[in-house]
Amino acid sequence: MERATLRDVARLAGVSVATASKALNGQPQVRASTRARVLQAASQLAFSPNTLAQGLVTQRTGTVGLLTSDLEGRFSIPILMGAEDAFGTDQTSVFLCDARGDSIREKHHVRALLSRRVDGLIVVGARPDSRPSLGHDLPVPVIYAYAPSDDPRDLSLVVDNEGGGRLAVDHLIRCGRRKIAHITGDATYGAAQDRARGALARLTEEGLAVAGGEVWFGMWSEAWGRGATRMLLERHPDVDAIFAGSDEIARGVLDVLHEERLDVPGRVAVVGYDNWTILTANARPPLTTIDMNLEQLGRVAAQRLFTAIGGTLGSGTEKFAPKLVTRESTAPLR
Amino acid sequence: MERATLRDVARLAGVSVATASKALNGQPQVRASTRARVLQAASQLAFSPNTLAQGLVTQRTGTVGLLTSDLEGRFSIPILMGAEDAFGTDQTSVFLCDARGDSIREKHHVRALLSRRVDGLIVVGARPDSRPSLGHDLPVPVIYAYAPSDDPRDLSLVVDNEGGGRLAVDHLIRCGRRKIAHITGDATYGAAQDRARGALARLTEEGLAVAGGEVWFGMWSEAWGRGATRMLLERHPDVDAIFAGSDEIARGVLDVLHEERLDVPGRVAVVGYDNWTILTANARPPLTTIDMNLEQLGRVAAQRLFTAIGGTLGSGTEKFAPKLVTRESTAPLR
DNA sequence: TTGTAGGCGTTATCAA
DNA sequence: TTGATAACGCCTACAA
Repeated sequence: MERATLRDVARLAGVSVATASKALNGQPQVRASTRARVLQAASQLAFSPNTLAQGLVTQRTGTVGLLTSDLEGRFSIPILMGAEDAFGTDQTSVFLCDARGDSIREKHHVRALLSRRVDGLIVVGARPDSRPSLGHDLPVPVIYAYAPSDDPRDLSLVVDNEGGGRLAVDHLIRCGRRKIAHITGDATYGAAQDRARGALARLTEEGLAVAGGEVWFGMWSEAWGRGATRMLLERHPDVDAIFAGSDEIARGVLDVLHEERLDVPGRVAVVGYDNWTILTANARPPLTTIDMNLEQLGRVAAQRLFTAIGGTLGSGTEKFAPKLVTRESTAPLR
Repeated sequence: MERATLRDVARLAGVSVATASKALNGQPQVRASTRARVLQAASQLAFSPNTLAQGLVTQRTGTVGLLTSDLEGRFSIPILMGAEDAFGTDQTSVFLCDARGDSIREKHHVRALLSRRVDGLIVVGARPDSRPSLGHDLPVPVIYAYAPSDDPRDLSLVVDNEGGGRLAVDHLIRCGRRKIAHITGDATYGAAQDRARGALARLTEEGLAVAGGEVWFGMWSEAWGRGATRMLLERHPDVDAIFAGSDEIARGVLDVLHEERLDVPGRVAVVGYDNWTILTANARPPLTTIDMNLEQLGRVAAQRLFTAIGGTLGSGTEKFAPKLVTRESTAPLR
């Protein structure tokens, strides 16, 4: 199928390309009847403007690059979705690139994206710790999401992990729990530390100490969740709530509680983290968890980028509040 | 940062834009020393060609649209990754669009993509049953991946589900199992039917009937895996292998076998489907499963598209073989 | 081996 | 209210 150009439309409508252009772009200085003729011609020819040509002259492409390192992971996708619907489907298209943790590949992608004249860049890190900045000599605004840039002059949007930890514990306290343990992942993750800090802070406010004597750091796996829970129950059989640092860990926790015939939530309440549906919805019982609200992150990133494309971007790190999603693994103590 | 154009490079190198263009594009009719000067100038100015302008004149953008309906799902991502690395990072960029199962939104995205003059389209369906064709009046080649088009004139690349069912059962037979049951998902899914057909065919070849008397269709959930397994064990306690229609179902199966203290794989072997790492790697024991090889699908889709962009695409449906990934949930019977 | 000039499909600035 | 016309940045005959 040959594509119609504006010239074809103009010719068919019996006007000049200039007029055709104005008519199609809703410019006011066009007689209504002329506009109608042009629109009619355009639809008859199934005209679809060549955005390359538009971009060439307007210096705006209406495209954005999304650079991720975690495509198979669960974090990029919600951010991508949020960004996608903030941009609006016929406004902006998203180039998706996965650097797969390789900085060479990342450089390549950045080059390619700039070469395609994207209007802006969203960089999604693989883990919620800071990552290298792309630098400041780029001709387009850049926003870092999930993982902040290590350069404070950049604008980064991140999840408030401390707030998440606090939120989880707060919910357990409201459920009347007093012996709350925290089993979480790799201690080298800033996110693990932050969540733990938030959890402990909320406990302290309540005059409580963490059950189990300390935060149990380990790995982001079900196996660690199981192992830690067994040890915990052995030493502190009276624990009445467990806050897990991830949904995977929480699944391990639930497994052991189930094996030990400890009723959830009657005897022990459990809260996870991430709201990864495949894990939370299938859990026994379905898992209360912290949702990082990543779609929101993506939406805001898109908005910021959009408003920044003309002018300039802010800088610093903005934190966004996660939210609690309650399911059946928590309930008030009777 | 202002961007350098070819004109700037030419001026700095003391040549005309034509010569600069030839030098940068590796055309032979350029003196080596001139080329060197141009390259030097280009790198000094951090010149990066404007692909919009290139596309305008060459009628090739080096971009491809990936239209999915299943972004949060697990199937688009591997296909996307496969496509991405088949294209090569500096050759082609991918526009990602999620129609979210809405055909209106899909139309919008197609329009937008065509307007951006993508060189081709890959359409990834949400479930492995046939989906509506985008039609034949599109100016670029279209390939359907995972879910075939309902129009046989289109080219579709799909997974051989019957082969997958056969593969799973074959593996169990090789492990010496004779009482093999099949618990699977929603019977309205073609994929469920196909996998079951393959499984039954292989059993029949071996002179075996399916354990449990029939294929147990139900839902794609852990809960169904658990429920079905309980019923199965009640009626047929001597089953020595279970082929689950998905990894989620398999997780449910494993849970019940664990509760019943039936050793896996000593007493009962279990095979899943999908190779969804978060589920298989964390399973007790880690789950043998069928991997649909979706990256391959994506790679091939990309290659076909690439070769088709000049000429024409084939048609019909090509099936691709899944592969068995063995972990600890299966082993030869002692 | 290098340069001149036309054109890719739009938008935008002036005149008419 | 409409229409020439000059960009936008690049490629590619064709001419020198």
